[in-house]
Amino acid sequence: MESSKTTPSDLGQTPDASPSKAGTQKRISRQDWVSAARQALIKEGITGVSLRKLATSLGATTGAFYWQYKRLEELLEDVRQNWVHRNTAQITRAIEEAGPDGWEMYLAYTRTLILEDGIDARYDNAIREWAHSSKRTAEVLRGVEEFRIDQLKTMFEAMGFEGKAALIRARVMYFHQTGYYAMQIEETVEERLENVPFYAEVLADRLDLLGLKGVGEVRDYLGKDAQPTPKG
Amino acid sequence: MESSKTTPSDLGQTPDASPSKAGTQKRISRQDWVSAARQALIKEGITGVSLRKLATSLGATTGAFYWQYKRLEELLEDVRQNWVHRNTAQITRAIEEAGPDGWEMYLAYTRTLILEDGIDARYDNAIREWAHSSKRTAEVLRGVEEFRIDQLKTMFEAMGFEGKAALIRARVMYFHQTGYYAMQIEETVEERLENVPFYAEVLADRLDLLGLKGVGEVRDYLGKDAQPTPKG
DNA sequence: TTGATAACATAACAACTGTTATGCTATTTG
DNA sequence: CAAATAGCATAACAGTTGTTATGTTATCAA
Repeated sequence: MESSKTTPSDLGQTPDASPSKAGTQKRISRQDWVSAARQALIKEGITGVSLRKLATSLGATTGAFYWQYKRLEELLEDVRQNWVHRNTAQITRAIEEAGPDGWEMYLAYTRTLILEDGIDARYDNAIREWAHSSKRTAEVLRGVEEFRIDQLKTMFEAMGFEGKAALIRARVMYFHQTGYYAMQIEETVEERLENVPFYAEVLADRLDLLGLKGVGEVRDYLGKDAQPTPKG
Repeated sequence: MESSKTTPSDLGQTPDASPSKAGTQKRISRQDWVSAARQALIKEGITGVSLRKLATSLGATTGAFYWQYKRLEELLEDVRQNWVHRNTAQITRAIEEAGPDGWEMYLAYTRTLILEDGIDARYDNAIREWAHSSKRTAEVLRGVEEFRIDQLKTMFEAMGFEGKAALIRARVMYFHQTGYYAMQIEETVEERLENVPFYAEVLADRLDLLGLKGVGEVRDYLGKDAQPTPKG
């Protein structure tokens, strides 16, 4: 019976400009609500995502919300899909572009994580936390995590590890990453780069990087171009 | 100015019997509230811990609660301390009893995790989730996690790993454990035992267990007595 | 300018929350 | 047996939540 089908398909893109000649942008788009909800979710958890708080942060009221959405659940689903796109697209592309070599895939994965913020750790955490009280969120999360682990398993298989050995290493690598996020460890990029050789030894059984001296060499080894990725 | 200091010191012990000759136990103790809150926290997260729900699960009302506690926060603090005791005491004792040998400590740790439920994974998860919206819980959690990682670091140092190498392996091991919990993986004890040799290779660089054949040999290798620890 | 509609704001409803005040009842005490 | 108190239940208050109904303003076509 749902007549006007909403179109939450383009949540990753930039919003189209409003048809008006504009000036002071007063219109509140769905992307605005998604963005506000995402920030609230990351900062305070799912309990911090309330309509009045979101509305206040956008300088509006709850009435404005129900002009864009039929229910709160619709916004929450948009947030889930926004997370899926934001925290999987970039790292997936990096791995695919690395080619068939497993070690190159490992380096691309590491580079994307440390140097390019391929995964927003706080976003991941908030989703995982939310999944505890939301069946739908748990469903979406599980799908993404199975995809990620399978991705890593393929990578380790490309490095020569077979069967269960590849799966275990994929798990150790991904679970470690999850736990690292969960503990909200605050390290600088330099500190993380310093640890890269040690992780390579444990996770991939590669001793190559232990000979590197200084953060600079590690950074050069990781990035082909090694440009520090401007924020824009 | 807090006058009547509460005594949440004996949350791990069994509650003293009421002075009455008893029969149908109608009295609701603080342990009853803690137990109910713990179950609700694990099942539904912190949002599921509401006074009326807890009261209903105990066959009582909110009035009964305020006879035992002055504020809800007092109960929540009891829950936090209950978690600290329940999820650190047993595994700490196991490591200490293993003696100075690092490999023995590793085996004791693994045995306690897999065969003796030394850490309630769901409880750990719920606390970590709760920590996102509660400063006090985050404080307690951080203290326990630093203690745990330091524990593992000491273990790896006892195995011969030095400095940063020991710390990285401690992190990988603990973060993996955290991620394993966070993903709510459901494996049987047998499946987990099968994986023990592979984990030992990755985490501790020990190839000994790869030669073991069957779950039985793994179980024997882990447990000195290897009795399946009755539930009571 | 006039009218229509888009884009909100305002207010209220019902359900929930922690907390408090008060009423009831079973058990103990004198 | 009577009185006192422990151990609750009941009800209400003030605050929050998602949602809806209705009122108001801005935008734009004719």
